Amino acid sequence: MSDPKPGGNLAVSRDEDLRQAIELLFFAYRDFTARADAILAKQGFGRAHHRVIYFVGRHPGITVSALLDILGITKQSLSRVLSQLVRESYIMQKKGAEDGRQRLLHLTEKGRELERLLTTEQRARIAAAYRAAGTAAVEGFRKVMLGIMDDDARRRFKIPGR
Amino acid sequence: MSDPKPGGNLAVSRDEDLRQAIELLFFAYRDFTARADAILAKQGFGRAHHRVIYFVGRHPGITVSALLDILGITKQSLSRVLSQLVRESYIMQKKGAEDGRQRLLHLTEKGRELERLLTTEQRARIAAAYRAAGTAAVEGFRKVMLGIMDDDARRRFKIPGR
DNA sequence: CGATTTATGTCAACAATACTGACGTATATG
DNA sequence: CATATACGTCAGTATTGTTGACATAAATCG
Repeated sequence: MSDPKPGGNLAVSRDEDLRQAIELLFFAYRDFTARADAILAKQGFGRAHHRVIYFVGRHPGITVSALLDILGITKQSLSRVLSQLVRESYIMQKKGAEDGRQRLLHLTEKGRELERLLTTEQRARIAAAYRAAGTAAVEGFRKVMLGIMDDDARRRFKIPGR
Repeated sequence: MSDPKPGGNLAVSRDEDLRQAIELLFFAYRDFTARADAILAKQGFGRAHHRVIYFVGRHPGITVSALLDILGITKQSLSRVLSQLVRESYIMQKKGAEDGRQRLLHLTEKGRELERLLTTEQRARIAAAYRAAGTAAVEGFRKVMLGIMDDDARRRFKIPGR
């Protein structure tokens, strides 16, 4: 294929690679969330509910403020979703033993069921992608994703001995 | 390292790996979009405007229906954002030469400027992550991301000879 | 102990983005 | 000429996010 600017190939392909990465992120994220969104919509919930259920499931006993940090939203935004999930018995709150101001969050059995329903789908998608790409590719994927996120988020993944 | 279920170690770490992947996607996407979102907010725009500007910039002369396909939203949703961008001269529409019903979309100079402002930021972030991770990791990243998205989206990336 | 800070919740108003459904217009095509 | 397609728009609604203000209970500091 013709190259009008000799020597410009590297810069062009670099720009193309970066644009491609932007699109990889867009399409992968879009499709990754689409199925779970559809399941949630049937239950009258949205993506925000999923995120809360997911992270409470992942970190049982998490405080409200820690959850706010992870989600990166305001407490008013979380409140609407969280109180709905508590009201409908997907999540229960336990008063902190050490600090009585804290409301430690846990999934109920009903919450765990919904969590399973939602993430089984997503885990299967990831598992298939991992399987198809191979171990070395997975390691590369992890490196690049860690590099894309902010330092604060990256620290969450620094598991000692890993 | 106690293992109550002999042979269960693999399954546990597999589950952990899959959960980690979910979170890599969440945090990388969240942080990747955050900066551009902030720039857009100052101009009275949102993420939807960015997506439209990005894909029109990427595919000059794209039709409205092709753009709808890419974005995966309804025409009513696009209409609000697109007509705003046309009204404020970020995008111009040209009647299709072959098919007069089509409104082929192009960025204006003003639109190109905003596109540059937004994606320069994002390209730099990707470039840094790519640099830090290395060539092999980038190839792995691409493989996994392609595996995560739906078949339809994956076809967009099938560039012959690549 | 009293003052202040912290953790959490809640009310109100607002904006962006998405949806469904219905209808209209211009152009292409059978 | 009839129908299908490309696009636009009006109306109504839901979810998710924002600010700002205010309230309560518990911890902590002086």
